[in-house]
Amino acid sequence: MARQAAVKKASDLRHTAEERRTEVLQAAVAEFALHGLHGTSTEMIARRIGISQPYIFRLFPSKKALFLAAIDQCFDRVETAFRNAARESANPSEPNRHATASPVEARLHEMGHAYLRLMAKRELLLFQMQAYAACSDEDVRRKVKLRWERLMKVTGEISGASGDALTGFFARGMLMNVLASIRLVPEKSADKWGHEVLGYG
Amino acid sequence: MARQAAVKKASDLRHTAEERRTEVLQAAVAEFALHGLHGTSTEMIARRIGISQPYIFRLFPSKKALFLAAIDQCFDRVETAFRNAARESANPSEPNRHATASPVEARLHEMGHAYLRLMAKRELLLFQMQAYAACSDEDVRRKVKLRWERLMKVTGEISGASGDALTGFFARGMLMNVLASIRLVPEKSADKWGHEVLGYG
DNA sequence: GGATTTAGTGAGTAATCAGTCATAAGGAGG
DNA sequence: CCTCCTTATGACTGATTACTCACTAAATCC
Repeated sequence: MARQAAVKKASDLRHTAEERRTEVLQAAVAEFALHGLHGTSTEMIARRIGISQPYIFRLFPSKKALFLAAIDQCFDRVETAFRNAARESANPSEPNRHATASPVEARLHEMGHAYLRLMAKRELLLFQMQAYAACSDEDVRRKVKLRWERLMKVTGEISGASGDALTGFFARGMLMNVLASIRLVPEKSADKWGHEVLGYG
Repeated sequence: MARQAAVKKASDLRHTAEERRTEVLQAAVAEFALHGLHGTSTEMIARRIGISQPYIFRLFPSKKALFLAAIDQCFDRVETAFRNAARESANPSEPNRHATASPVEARLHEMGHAYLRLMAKRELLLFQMQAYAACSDEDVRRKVKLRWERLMKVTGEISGASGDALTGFFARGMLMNVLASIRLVPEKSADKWGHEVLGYG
């Protein structure tokens, strides 16, 4: 029998392990966000990107290690968004937009908007809640605590806010998380609603 | 062989189904709080109160039904605590304590304290987070949403607060939940800390 | 004391899970 | 062509899961 011509399908393409790791991490955030650490099987994550379930364990030593990596990625994205927002606020395209507010308030304002935009995707939002819920696991708790401390420190530094202003900023963010998780939102005015909860009403 | 004298052990006592249901519900809150809906097995719940695992399914139709019942119990306790706090505030033992604050502020203050006392047990606190995390399940989400709406309505009514004051009240409560979940708390001054986050510093 | 109801369990089942391992197969270099 | 490294999978395993069912035994009623 003549050798079958090798048809090149996109799904046949092999990727580098590093590319796959990134894909897996992304899929993991999405699945963990929906079903949590214990409710998500490695099979679900694998299926989402079309690889076999055992290959997950080639790329990550355990399911929990994958979850921990997802936590890091989640906080990284928030931190980056905050930094960018603060930078933008320092160099405003509409210079008079916050003419009446202090620069600290302007930066917090901009960061709040950035957080809203980030959480609008809903994936990070839900994963965040899963991370908090999984904190009975000591490894998870340690990591989340570490990243929170770091996020508060960084946020204080780049915004210049402190004390009550900073606490209030995070408090409103957390309320928004919870209300968005349960979709306790006036659907038709989701945008406006977010701004209100964050105190930009 | 002579009939063995029946030794009456405490563990031999039979309870009514209603008593058992209450016990199971309590145990369920405790276990779900630690490991979540998917991370908790009915075996764990049964062991905690010394009954067989199948008997759980005599008393509740499914694990999820038990989880939903636990959500109701959790919100009931918060609501009751708030009502009692408002009542106490209306009839203060130290009449001059809040002389400078408006009655609305005084009631919110008292309710904040009540929430702190309730969450100090940590069980309800953690279960709350598990309930939010489980909200990808539509039945769970519906119930949590319903109870939140009701809690906000009731809180507004009995405190007299509205708008920003009410939002701020819940926002600080949620921040406290998250920070307490991850134990991002100055251990030696846990009391003072809670008051600070709630804005009673 | 016999009959009926109610509390409670032991033994199982089919499904699912995280993780292992031997091995295939693509691609690069010779 | 062959060799070697890396990507990737199929087949498996032992443990755990929610839930069922046939059954026992304690209380209650007549």
